[in-house]
Amino acid sequence: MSVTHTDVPMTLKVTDDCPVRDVLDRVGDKWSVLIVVLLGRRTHRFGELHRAIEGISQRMLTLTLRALVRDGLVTRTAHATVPPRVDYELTEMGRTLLVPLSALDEWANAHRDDIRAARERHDRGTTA
Amino acid sequence: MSVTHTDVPMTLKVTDDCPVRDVLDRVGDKWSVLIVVLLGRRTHRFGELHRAIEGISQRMLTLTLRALVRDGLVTRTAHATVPPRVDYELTEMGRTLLVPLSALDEWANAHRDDIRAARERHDRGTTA
DNA sequence: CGGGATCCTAAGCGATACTG
DNA sequence: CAGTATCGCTTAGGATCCCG
Repeated sequence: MSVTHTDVPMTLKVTDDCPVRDVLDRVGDKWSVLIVVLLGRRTHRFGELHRAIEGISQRMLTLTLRALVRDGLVTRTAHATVPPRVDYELTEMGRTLLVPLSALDEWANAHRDDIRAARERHDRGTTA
Repeated sequence: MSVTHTDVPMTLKVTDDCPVRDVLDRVGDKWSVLIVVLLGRRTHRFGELHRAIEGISQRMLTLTLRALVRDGLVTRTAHATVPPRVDYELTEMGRTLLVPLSALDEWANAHRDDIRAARERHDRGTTA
């Protein structure tokens, strides 16, 4: 595959208030993507996410979910049962985010080895 | 526009070593995307990037470029002239990254207002 | 069960000064 | 011009304990 300058949309703004950076500021943190992807599969309870993600602290799960809810990407539904039960679900907008994320995922899968190789090549070159 | 679960590729891995997170770890920092996009337009000298980006410190420009070079996304060409001149250019792999980044950019442009609206709605709801 | 509140550390990043 | 080196701040985020 080859990508030339003209293949790439030149609509990307950069200097002043760059939209791409906006998304990354929102979703570029350590856990948001993971949560969005999991919720893309199905609705999850708090504890389910907590167990599914492996490594996330309760605190960060709460904070990240709260931010996602705030931005309208996720809905929070608290059931007044005992013990309490809270369901998190992607909104319509949240689901549309899965599309560009998949593109990124595809790229990652395609080039993961190349990056690793480049990295090792580089590290050998500088250490030697 | 509507996105259902079945519209979205379920190939996204999550729990153990998620490729999407790899990319975001690499390019989710404050400046990488900006640099990649700028280099997507044309080769830039160090100082050109420094002026073009507005707000980046010399230190972070150096560090970010070095990381991009290490991962094989950018090439560094130092000309042995005086004063010195160093050119940075996207590699072939670096250019392919512009494609998923554009997808993300498109999404950002499409939903930027929605997010802002959701955020304000939410903030009013919690403050009130 | 689903959080909140608090404390603490490590990383990210900017500012500044110096160099080949 | 294109960096390097050092410092210091600010933030992200983990750990722990508490609570309805």
